[in-house]
Order: sequence, then C-alpha cells, then structure tokens
Amino acid sequence: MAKIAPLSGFPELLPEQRVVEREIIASLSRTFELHGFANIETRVVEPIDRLAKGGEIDKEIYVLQRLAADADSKAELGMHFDLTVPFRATSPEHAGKLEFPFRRFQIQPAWRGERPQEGRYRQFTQADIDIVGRDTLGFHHDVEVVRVMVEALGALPLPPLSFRVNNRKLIRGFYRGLGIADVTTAIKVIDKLDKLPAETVAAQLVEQAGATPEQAEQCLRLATIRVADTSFVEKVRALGVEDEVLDTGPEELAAVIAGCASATSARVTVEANLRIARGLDYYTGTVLEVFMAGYERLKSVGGGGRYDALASDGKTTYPGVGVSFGVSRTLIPLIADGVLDGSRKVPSAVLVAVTDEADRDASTAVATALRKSGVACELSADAAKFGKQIRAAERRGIPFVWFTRADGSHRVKDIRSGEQVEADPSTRTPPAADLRPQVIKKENQ
RNA sequence: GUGGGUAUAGCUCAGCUGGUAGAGCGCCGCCUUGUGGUGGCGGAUGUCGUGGGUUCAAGUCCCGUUACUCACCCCA
Repeated sequence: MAKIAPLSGFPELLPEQRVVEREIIASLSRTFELHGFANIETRVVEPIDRLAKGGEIDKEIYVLQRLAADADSKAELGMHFDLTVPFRATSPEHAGKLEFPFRRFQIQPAWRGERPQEGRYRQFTQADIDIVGRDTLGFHHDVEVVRVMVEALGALPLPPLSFRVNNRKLIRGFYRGLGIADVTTAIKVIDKLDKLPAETVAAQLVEQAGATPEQAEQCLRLATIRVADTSFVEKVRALGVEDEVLDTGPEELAAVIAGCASATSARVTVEANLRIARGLDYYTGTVLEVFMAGYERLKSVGGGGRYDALASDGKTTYPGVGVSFGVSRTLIPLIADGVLDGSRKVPSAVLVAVTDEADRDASTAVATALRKSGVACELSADAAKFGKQIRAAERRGIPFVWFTRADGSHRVKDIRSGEQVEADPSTRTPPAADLRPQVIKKENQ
C-alpha cells in the first residue's frame, strides 16, 4: 500500500488524488440535492459536554485549547468525532428557523484520536444525510433516506457495495419475546458475530445477557437470516417467537428492502441482514451498514439508522433518520491501491506553448481566448524546446498543446494521439471529456 | 490505551559473519538540427531517522529516542 500520510492518521492527498475526492463529493452532492437535501456546514468544535456521552468514543475526542491557556484551566471545546451527533445536538438550537421535517446533507471532516490504520484516520471526511422531524417523523423517511444513499453511492465509480439493513425493533422484540434478560447487551454481543465464532457468541449471550443456551441458539438462528428480498419475514415467523414489537419491526424492514429494490443494481445491492446491530445505543428502529466488495477488511464504509430521541430541548424531541458514508475510509485505500486516480495533476486542458520569451504576449492572447470559451489552460513556464514543453504537458496530464506561429496561424496537438491540426483559439474547444479532470478507475486491482 | 514490525537515493528496495554505500524505476544531458513518448550513450543525487555506546573500524552490534506501520480495542 502506498504511503499517503506523512503525519500518521492525517492524510493529505496530492493534486491528482484530490481530483478523485472532489469529483466524488461533487457527485454525492448532486444526488443529495436532486432529492431536496440542503447543504449545511457546522462548526468543528462543540462544548465537550455536548459531545461526550460516557461511551468509548469520549476518550478519542480531541480538545481545542489556547496555547496560552492557564495551566490549570480545563479545556471546554472538543472537536466533533462525527457529523450526526453535533448536528442532532444543535438542531434544537436553530429549531425556530428550520422547516421540519428538515433534510440536510453535510460533507465535512471529523476527528478521532485513535490509532490509525488502513481506512481509519484521525482526520477523515464523512458525507451525511439526515432527515429530522419535530416530535414525529414518518417512517417513510427511513425508506427514503436509505434509498437516496443507494442512489448516491450507485452513481460513484466504486467496487460493488452492499447495504445490509436490519431493524432494532425486530431484534429487540424477538429477544424480548424469547425472554432474554438483558436485551441491550444481547444486541451488542450479536454485533460481534462477524469477528467471533458462533459458539463464542452463544457463550457470551449466556454469560453476559442472561440467556439460556436454547435462547442463545434462537438468537443465532435469527442472526443467520440474510436475504435480498422480503422473504425474511416468513423466516422470522417460522422461528415461532411472539412479541408486540415483533410485528412492526419486520414490517418496517420489509418496507425499506422493498422501497430500495428498484434503485439497486450490480453495483449496489440491498439486503435484509438480521445480524446487523450496530454498537451505538441511540438507534431505535432501522439500522444499516454498508460494505465494499474486496474491502471487507475496512469493515463498514457507511452506516446509519433511525434514532427517535437523540435530541431534545425538554419540551420537544427531534427524531431523525440518517446515513453516513465514509469518504476518506473508502477513497484513500482505493487511491493507495491504484484503483482510483485522477486523470491529471492540473485542471488545465490545454498548455499554450511559448515560442519565444519576447513573444509570450501572443500565447497569453491565445489563453485568454480559450478561457473565454470556458477552457482551463495555462502557459508554458518557459520558452524551452517544444519537445520539453510537450513533455511538461504530458507529465501534468494536460491532453493538448497549443502552438502559435509567427504568421499568426495556430495549431493544436493532442499529445495522446500525436494528431495536430490547424485551429482558431476563439472557437476551438476540447471534447467535453477532456475539459475537466476525471476520475479514472482501474479494474482488477 | 495494549502488543509486534520497520526506518538506506525522488520511489521500490538490496547491502551476507562489522572493513569507509548499490540496483531497478524516475530525473538530467546528448544522439535529435525548437514537436515529447520507443531505442542507444553518458550523468547527478544519500548527514544509511536521530542521540549515545562497543570497536582500530558501525548502514551492519548494544541502549535510548522519534517517526512510520501492523494487530487488538472501537468505529466512517
């Protein structure tokens, strides 16, 4: 794997790599906007007590403090570790000026002080969509938000992705109907099924969640259900467990699976996967994780779900549902592996050659004409031999070199094909595909 | 936070039991007379991460340190 981070956990992209990130962010933004999501950017810091919730993640919060702060003063500001928690926490703050249900997308970096690894960074960019309601939020938004992310990711040049969806009401109801003592712990234990062997998980269900061996066995049976359609409903019913919430859970999950079906493709699949639980405790209904083929080692590249009561100002609660996509987690490994790259290091589509330093103005005039028609271009840095100027263009990935001759005539050369033709700077424009840097995807890497 | 590994040219790395640094790629020049890519010939580049120790002699051995990296934990 190529090295991208000179400062561990704080990756920096080179210009052509940044092309990949920018184009992908632009594509995501377009899809989100097509669905009416407004963009916001929130402050990077929050008062620590709004971020810290007593969980594991608290230890990873970076704090922000003046260098000249008193030695005994306590830091008050922490940098956000994701985009959802601060968004939900601050929604009540702007509630008077927002229209509910409020739908927004947000693409920003977040910070976590953990040990960096492939796909895990101390600074990373996330793309989030959420819909937040006031007091109530219709369930159909669960379907909507998942579907929007399916469409958004389906439009990207990535390896195949799979959305694995579950519903907390389904598993909670099932566990409760079974009579398991500690349902919350049982969910957390089941979540480890991908890492630990089934027997170990069963043993932990008995030890930690107060389940009987028979109940643990039933939990595992539920967790192995995994289908790409709504047939899971029958499979759950066949296990013969009864509980009042166990009716709505499967219904909701079935609605999400059915609602996304027409947006799936070879590139993005959506399945009901009853072992998906998610470690975070604020999810109340829909939960999902996204995985990328060939990159299972990264764990999920996205995730989200429904949370009914994360934000509240005392009188009003703000239920929401959202999905986030790990832009850095996904792209940096793909770039490092050579699967994705930018088509060039510079925005310029044309390098205007300089014949003679005394004649640089002639080249400037050509560049000005090209820019008037929206063609990004730059002048050669010096009036070196044409061979060198062409080579300079080639190294930057600039597809065209423009030559101006003493008699005022012009020629433009496509340096990929070597083809060179007469051209007029005021009317000539490169093919659309060459106007902007593109994301190049290499297969079989 | 816990436990491993690595650190030599711009990049990827070699350097055996200590004897005053090397390859490939890249870069620069020439063949090529202002139009690159292939080919041939030639050339430049290193405080061998850093501080100390052992030794006549350290890239090589020992200790410290820093950085990077992998796994666990957790997650995007």
